[in-house]
Amino acid sequence: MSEPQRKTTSVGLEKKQLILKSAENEFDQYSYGGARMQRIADRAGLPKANVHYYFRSKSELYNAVLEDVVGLWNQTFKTLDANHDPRMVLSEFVRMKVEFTRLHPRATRIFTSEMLHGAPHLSEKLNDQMNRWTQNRASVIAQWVESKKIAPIDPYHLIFMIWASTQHFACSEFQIRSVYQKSKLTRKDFADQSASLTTMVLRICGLEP
Amino acid sequence: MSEPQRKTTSVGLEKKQLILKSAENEFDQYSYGGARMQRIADRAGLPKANVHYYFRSKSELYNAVLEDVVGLWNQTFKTLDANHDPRMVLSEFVRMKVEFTRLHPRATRIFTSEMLHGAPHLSEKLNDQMNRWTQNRASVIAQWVESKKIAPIDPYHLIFMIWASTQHFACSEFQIRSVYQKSKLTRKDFADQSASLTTMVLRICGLEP
DNA sequence: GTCTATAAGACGATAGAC
DNA sequence: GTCTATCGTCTTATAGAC
Repeated sequence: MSEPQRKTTSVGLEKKQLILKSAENEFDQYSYGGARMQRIADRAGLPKANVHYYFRSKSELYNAVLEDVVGLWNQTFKTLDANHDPRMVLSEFVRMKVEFTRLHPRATRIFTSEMLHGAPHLSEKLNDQMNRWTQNRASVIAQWVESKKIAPIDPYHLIFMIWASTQHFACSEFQIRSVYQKSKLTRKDFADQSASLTTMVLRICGLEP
Repeated sequence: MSEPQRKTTSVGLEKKQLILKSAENEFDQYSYGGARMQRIADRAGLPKANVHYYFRSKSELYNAVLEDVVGLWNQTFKTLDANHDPRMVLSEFVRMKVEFTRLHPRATRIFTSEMLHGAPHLSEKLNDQMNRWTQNRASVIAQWVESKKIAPIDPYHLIFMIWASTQHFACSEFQIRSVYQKSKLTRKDFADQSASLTTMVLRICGLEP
């Protein structure tokens, strides 16, 4: 908290995190091209030059935000490797993905926005990470289909369906709030979606009683 | 083709359409904030001042593009009002929605981008149109559930699932191409998705043999 | 490390000749 | 209707005092 020797570094890191958080909000609201360094500085309560001290350019700052986003995803989903019961693995995946979207709507939207525009800033490393994850999950599902543990279904389309449906609650939050005539999505709204989506996935896989 | 009297108007309309098409590509690639009037002019092969002659401001041009997008949606889906067999209506809706995404990926992405950023440019009129459509479809599905024509499921979550899954093929096209290791999604990729998604929806509704 | 002041250029929009 | 030249402003980034 107050070690004179490391104070500089520690405060620097805190300030860097503050800027990253402000940038996340700005990029979420305006996309890369519409984001303004001045507004990011204002959100953080800092002079603009201070932002440029920690991040040389807008591009470098955006890349840092994007790495955080993908890092958050990896941190949450790396452990989901079970060769357990399909019913349990699928239910748990849906539950975690909905929860991730609820807790990190901005990260979810920034990643989608990056895809939407053709991923012009996504590094090959991050892209490969995401691809390997998808391919590994798809091969697990394919094995379940082959061994008749679940009903026949295209593994990629099943993954895309779960992915897209959960992202939707963050990416089209405005539309959903508008249809529901609510000013804010509640914890219950997400719990309901989690339950519905689990039911849908289990029925698709022929795993419902 | 060459009637002196109407040539002016006709050419004006054609040029307006050309600018709208160029703007659609620009807004798709860069979002509103990142789009540049100069690039839109370049895409159309016109001087920038000529673009400003037909559309007073960037905002006015974007609104025109957005109206085209929603208009295209209304034009495609207004006829889907059948009180016919659930299996047929649901299959046909999935088929049409996938086809819409395949034929209009840019319109699909621009609409999603508008939602993503909280719909700051969407008029109340267009928003109401979309909401009414969703609510009407949901009430039809709710009636099918009540009369036990389909298995019990939350109508809104089912609609969101279909909507999100189909949008995904345009909005995350980069990610999907990357996973499939393809440089372009083919007609067959969309046909496969259409078949898979139809199967999924019918299983969810308990309508598969 | 922090912050004011400003450079250098890009941007949306328009005036005005044709 | 078209297009060149340009205005005023906004934007990223940095120089340089503290």
